[in-house]
Amino acid sequence: MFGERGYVGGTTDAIARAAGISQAYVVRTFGSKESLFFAAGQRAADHVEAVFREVIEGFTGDESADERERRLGEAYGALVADRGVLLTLMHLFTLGHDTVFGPLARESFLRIYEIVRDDAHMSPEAASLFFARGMLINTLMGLRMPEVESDQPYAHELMFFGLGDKCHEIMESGTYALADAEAGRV
Amino acid sequence: MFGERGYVGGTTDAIARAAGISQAYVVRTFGSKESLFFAAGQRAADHVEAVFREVIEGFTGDESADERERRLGEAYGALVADRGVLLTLMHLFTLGHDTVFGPLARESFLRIYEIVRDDAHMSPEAASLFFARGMLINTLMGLRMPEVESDQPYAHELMFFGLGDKCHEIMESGTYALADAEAGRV
DNA sequence: GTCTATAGTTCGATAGAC
DNA sequence: GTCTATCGAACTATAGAC
Repeated sequence: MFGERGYVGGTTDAIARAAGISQAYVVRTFGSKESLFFAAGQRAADHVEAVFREVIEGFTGDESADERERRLGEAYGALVADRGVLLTLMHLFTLGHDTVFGPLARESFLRIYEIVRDDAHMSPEAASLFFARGMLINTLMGLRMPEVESDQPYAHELMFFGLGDKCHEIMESGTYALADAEAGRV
Repeated sequence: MFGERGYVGGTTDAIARAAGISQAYVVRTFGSKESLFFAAGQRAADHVEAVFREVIEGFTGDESADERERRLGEAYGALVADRGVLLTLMHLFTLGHDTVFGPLARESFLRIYEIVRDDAHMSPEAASLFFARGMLINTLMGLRMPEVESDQPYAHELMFFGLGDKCHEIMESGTYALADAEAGRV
């Protein structure tokens, strides 16, 4: 829900309805909406971190730089299937001005960047380009570009260069159904 | 204000205070908050489009592909000085699910992409990479990464590869002061 | 652990004066 | 054109029952 509507727009009522519980219980369980979003942001960043660490642990040490980047990119593409993770992070990354979420947002972003730089041993050029592609993918998800892709040649082109030749497979594996079904306004 | 807080978070009251007018007058002038954000999103996209068109009109026709990309990138870097434009667009791009703002968001994004592809004659690879870098810059703005950049070597690295050797000059030319001063919560 | 009911606040929009 | 005042809806959080 936060991935779809952001922090302010993701009401505890909509979250409760999606979870099939009462609004009061959502607040009571997490203490406040702020704590809930903080936990959701942390969880999303932890998930991306874990996925990257798993890929890196699979390295033998004699992969080329291109091969390391390819494998991390493939893992990121797989994350697209769960829209919520990447879109929640994207919303967190717009909260740099916030005294509570700003520090979490910057720490989360830099923590993952450090893993790519230090553990995956990617060069500054390669790492920044890797993150740039990731942010483009996030943006295309937020735009729901995959849904209109068939009508727009350039939309397809962007998805293709973001996700490679598996873009159709990846896109069709994910869905926004939960957020759509439970939210008032589609 | 919308660039800082997004559509839902940017209240008409905060907008009114920043503009030095009454909340009722904001709503009355634009009809509704929805119309106001729609106009703000259109204006931001129009501005980016106009900046790119101006750069392209300056082409003589015998620039290299790298040179065309360099000049467009420089123009985008200059846009960073006015945080509001790029951050408002970034928030618009998270509203793909919305029946009103979703079409506007996709049209705005693709309109600018078409200009880069067709008028600036950039290849699919170069254009998608150019947009990827742009989305990374937007994200770093949203994170307010420039403000902590001096403490974090990797934050500096990201800014540098996003904006080039002019990153300090560009960053210092912009400010979030307006949104900070007028909004309740900093 | 989970609910209903509701208090208290904030927000967008309207009414009406000047 | 612009304001003050205010209404009704939506939202977070709390109280209290089971």
